[in-house]
Amino acid sequence: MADAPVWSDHVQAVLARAGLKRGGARQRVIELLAREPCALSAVEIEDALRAEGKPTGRASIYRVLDLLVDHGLVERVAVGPGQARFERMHPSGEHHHHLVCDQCGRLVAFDDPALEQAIGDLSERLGVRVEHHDVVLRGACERCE
Amino acid sequence: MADAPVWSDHVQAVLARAGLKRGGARQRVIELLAREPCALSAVEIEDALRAEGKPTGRASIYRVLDLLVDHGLVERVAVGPGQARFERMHPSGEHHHHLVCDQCGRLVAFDDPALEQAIGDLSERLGVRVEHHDVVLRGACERCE
DNA sequence: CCACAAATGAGACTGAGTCTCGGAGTTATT
DNA sequence: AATAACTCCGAGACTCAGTCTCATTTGTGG
Ligand SMILES: [Zn+2]
Ligand SMILES: [Zn+2]
Ligand SMILES: [Zn+2]
Ligand SMILES: [Zn+2]
Repeated sequence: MADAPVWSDHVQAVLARAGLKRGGARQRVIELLAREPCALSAVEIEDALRAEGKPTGRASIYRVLDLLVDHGLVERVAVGPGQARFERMHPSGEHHHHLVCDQCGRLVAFDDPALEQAIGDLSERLGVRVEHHDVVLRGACERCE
Repeated sequence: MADAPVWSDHVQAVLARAGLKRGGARQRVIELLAREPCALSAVEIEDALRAEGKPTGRASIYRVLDLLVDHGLVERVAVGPGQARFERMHPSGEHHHHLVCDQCGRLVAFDDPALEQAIGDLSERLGVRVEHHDVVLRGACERCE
């Protein structure tokens, strides 16, 4: 996970540039996400922080996540109904998508240039400005097949 | 909307083949979805049915939607966090995806062969079985741009 | 028509996410 | 270091889509 510190620094830089003060809750959520390569739910974040002896208010967690999403630092992944997930987003635009296994619920990350290409082309074809795209596949993962 | 009756008939056929009895609530939900070309939320369905003088229990609506999704007759569209949407699904596999306008919230439907192709190829490349794919774009629609 | 299973609906319940507001933490200025 | 002006934080009440239960109704095969 050699890139985690880079992301962390980038986050600090963006937030500082935005004129925001620092704070404990925000710091804790950022550190946790920096450590985690794939999507966490808000509840998992709350539990993880409590488990490592850093209990953090739910309102703060959602506030921080919203802030990070607004600044393009974190992506909100709608992996299914009922619970949003969050994962760090690289400034380079580098990202991946997910397959959710219907059997075991496991998340499998993947990326695919052809898919990105097709989505990129759509913007023009539809005459709209596409800011963001969510792609979630459902099926059976390697292990469950 | 020349194809709406066809979908309706297909639904009836599939459910009859599955040995299910008919019932008022199910009939009402199917008729409403047959009339509607794009994604409705469960709450919108509940309200629409009440508005046309056919109030229907919430539990029944969710039951019917689950049943239709299980039989591949309706697609659950996760257009955002907090509220699932449902739209009819054609037996031919013909379908579309959506762009959600960040400004006005409007849904824009589109389809794209290159996108479908890319997703189809993924199945093999990843070594998984892909049953279903959700693609949601976010941005500004033609009207809001 | 009858018996029985399937379908329905009122309303209690769950749980992710939001909101509020008083108090704690941060920073610029002196 | 003290002050002041701000931002950030968190406990817990609240909202609301979605689930569950169970008594009642309805559809259907015989
Ligand atoms: Zn991921
Ligand atoms: Zn992508
Ligand atoms: Zn649609
Ligand atoms: Zn598709």
